[in-house]
Amino acid sequence: MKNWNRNNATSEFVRSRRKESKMTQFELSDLTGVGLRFVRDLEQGKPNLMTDKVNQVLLFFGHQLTPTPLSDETRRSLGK
Amino acid sequence: MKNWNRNNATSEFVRSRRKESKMTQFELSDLTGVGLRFVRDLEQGKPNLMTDKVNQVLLFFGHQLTPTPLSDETRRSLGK
DNA sequence: GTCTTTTATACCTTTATGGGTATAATCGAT
DNA sequence: ATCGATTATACCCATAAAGGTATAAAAGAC
Repeated sequence: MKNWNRNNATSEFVRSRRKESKMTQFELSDLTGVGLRFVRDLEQGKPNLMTDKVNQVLLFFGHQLTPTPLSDETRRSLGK
Repeated sequence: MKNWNRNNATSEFVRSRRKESKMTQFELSDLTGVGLRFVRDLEQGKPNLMTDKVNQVLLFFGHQLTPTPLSDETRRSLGK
């Protein structure tokens, strides 16, 4: 059904930060201005997301998307 | 006309890496499998891009998009 | 300077994201 | 165990991204 990957850097980051802040998905969507559906998709690891929407959420936690070297972990999971 | 920002982390990263590799935009699009138009938009700093397409290009350079703390530089340009 | 290559901008079409809503499923507190 | 809140999945629609093509501008070689 859904072959999304919840265990990617961005999904895990948002989920953990949100929980640390004791917020619900709804509250996060409300505070960041993105749709609730987007927060869900983001945390569930939907592959195709718009960078500015992701950044809209990350900004709330003082972060943003930037290019970083592949971790050995990631490289392994990609078979590179 | 275009109020895009060429001077963002991702655009600059791709542009510099591509030039270091002495590749044309066409070659990069060809090797990464994304459209030539996308490489252009990416390097020109189009605000809304799909994360998987960006990653498709970054992967070629051994990188990927991940959440990183806002730099003072970025924070200043955002007025945060 | 000219000519060629590369890059930038503009228009059009197809496709899929984001958003909304509704419904299940899961988790928590009691 | 029940009941409420939170999270997950499924549907539809409007909008915009990605791609293609064509043209203009810029950069390089000569």
